[in-house]
Amino acid sequence: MVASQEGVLKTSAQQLELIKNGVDQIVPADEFSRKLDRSIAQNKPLRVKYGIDPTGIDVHLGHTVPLRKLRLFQDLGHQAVLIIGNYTALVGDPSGRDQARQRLTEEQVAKNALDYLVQVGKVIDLSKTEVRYNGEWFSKYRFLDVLALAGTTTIQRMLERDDFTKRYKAGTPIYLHECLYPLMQGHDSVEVRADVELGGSEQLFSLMAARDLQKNAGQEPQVCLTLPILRGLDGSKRMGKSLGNYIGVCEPSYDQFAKVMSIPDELMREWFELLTNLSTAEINILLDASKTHPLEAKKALGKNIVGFYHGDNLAGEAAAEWTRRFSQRQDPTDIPVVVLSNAQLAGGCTATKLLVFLEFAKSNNDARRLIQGGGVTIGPDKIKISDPNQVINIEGELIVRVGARRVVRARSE
RNA sequence: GGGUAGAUGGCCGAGCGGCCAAUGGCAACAGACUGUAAAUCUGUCGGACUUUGUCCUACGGGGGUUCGAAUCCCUCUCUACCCA
Repeated sequence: MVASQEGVLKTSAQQLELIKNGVDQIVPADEFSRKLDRSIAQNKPLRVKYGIDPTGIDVHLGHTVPLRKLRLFQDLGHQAVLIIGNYTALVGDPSGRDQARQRLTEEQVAKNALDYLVQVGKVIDLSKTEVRYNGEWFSKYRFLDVLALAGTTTIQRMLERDDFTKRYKAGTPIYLHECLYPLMQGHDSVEVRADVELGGSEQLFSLMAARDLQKNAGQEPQVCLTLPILRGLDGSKRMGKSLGNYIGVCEPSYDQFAKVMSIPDELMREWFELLTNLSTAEINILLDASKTHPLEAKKALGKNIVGFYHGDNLAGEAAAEWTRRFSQRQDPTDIPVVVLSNAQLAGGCTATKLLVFLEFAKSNNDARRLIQGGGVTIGPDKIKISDPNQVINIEGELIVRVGARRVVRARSE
């Protein structure tokens, strides 16, 4: 992404145009326009809040959808406020869940928070970001404060939300502390005097909860801006760590590129819209099969995404490497080396054992299946191994391949 | 507190005394095709070995009945639903 230094000079209408791109909802929309107008007229940046709970350590492209929007606000001259929910993480966000989230310990949360910042910094400009931990205020809370916070809403209000309704009907537990979650998140907005809060579309309820709390505190309520949930590599479920269908922002360029290339074609438009800065017109050309071959479109998508995290040079290299490997079916330039001990090679190493030693197979049976399935080749000439008991001679070094993506150089000790 | 139904391989879900390492679906892996996409087709999908076979470990935990149990009995743990 190219940082736009002249951002503050843009008119309100221009800013709105850019901000609206790819968002799910802006609630209430007219309030947002007014806030934006006033911000520009008075040259007073909007305070744009985005909160994350440090519950895991992998920031992936799904998280970057709101983060990129936050970055846009920064580029337009607004003030980003990043809330690290080190206290809310202790509660667990019930949003979009049909089960209670497991709670974390304070130590885990503290460690995760630092990991998060490193990763988040790949998308937003941390030097211009106000980073706040909500433990800053919640750790000082007394029980009476908690009661006051809890007293701002009702069970009926809580049950309005879809996820709780579902759980209520299904008889799965809804814990009281989960009901406090949206209130805590809302109170964060009071503490930082947020003008706008960003979140995923399933967050709308929690984002809206802040408005009442802000009004109670005599503040102007924030505007809630939600963003679509990004679907993962499988093209159906939301991108998430537990589903293993994600691309991490810290992953190596080649891995990121290869993963992008593996997504279903139908997912391309969504990813272009949510993960790149290309205009709708540009995207339409790329996705029109009569103008652009889908493979090329996907490569463009991959280069754009990888380029954002690793720079255009590395993105180009990743693309070239991918083409070499998969279109031209050549071995990768960097083949990992696995050194086999003399003990492992003693008395002649069968093909089966070799695959197990190289961790290509988890058991001898597994290795035999791979060989019998015809997926194992060795050496520069890609000789197919068909006999599981064949003794493989490793003189110095031998390239061993399983399937299209696993390659290793086996080396003797 | 009372009642009922359940707990099977990564997941879902059959089996209800021997022919069960356990039907089927999903996922996964390998092969063909190809744009490493999708779709389709084929094969594999607990472990070990001297592999058209033999042995071991598995159907929530423990115990029992039986020549023989995932299947029957007892018990423990857990889950769901219903009544109070």
